[in-house]
Amino acid sequence: MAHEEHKEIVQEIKANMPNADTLFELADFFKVFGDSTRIRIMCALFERELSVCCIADIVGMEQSTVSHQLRILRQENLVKVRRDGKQSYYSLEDEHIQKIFEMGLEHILE
Amino acid sequence: MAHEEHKEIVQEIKANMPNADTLFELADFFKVFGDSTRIRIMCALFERELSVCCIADIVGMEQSTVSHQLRILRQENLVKVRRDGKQSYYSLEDEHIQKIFEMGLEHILE
DNA sequence: TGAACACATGAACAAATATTCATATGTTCA
DNA sequence: TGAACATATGAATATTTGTTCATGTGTTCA
Repeated sequence: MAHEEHKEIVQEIKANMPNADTLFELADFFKVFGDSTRIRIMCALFERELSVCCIADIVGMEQSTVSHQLRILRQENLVKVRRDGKQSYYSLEDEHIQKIFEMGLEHILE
Repeated sequence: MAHEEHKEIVQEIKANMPNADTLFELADFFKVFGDSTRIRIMCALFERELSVCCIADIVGMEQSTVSHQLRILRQENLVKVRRDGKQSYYSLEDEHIQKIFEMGLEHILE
């Protein structure tokens, strides 16, 4: 490849790329899906809202581990909480999540 | 919540969850999207196939860094390579990627 | 053939991350 | 109020991960 042609291509692609900050945010967003504990938590929440101790039972991990991970999910607006007495009930924030999930499944099941 | 009711819920959800192995694979798949360098590489490849050195120029990182990341993308079947003389041209493997990308963008731009 | 180039890869290091333990916060109910 | 329970959080640790440097592999062309 000629050097000049190379430069042109690089310039053109750079110009069409989304804002760098946006791409960093996007990576942070997908990072949340990149852990099996969080994936399992989200998967459990597809069915219904659940308390923290239920989730801990389902994924077979410590309550504190689950609390930490739920905080991460909250920070990225993937889940919301509802307090009811002593318990906190978590549920999914929106339906993008399930779609992203399904697309991932489609890919790996090919 | 009564203890017995808790158990029932846990059992039911567990029964409906996908295979644990599948969820681990899914997490590994999304892990690939969870790094800004890889996101930027994929984003560049939306436009057209590119050589390694072009990609390195576009994302502003070392050639070896890009090669390492491309290997990870290859391992998860997200990109494919074509050799042409001294250069390797990378391109996206399928169109799931762009859809997943767009859904992520929709989420963070809300 | 051998020099020059493009790319791939192993080792080393630094930074980020997940988990656990211990403990703090907040709620209920006797 | 205080004991019991559910959840949240800080600190410590082990592991994973991304980047770089140095070098290996494969290709072209003089």
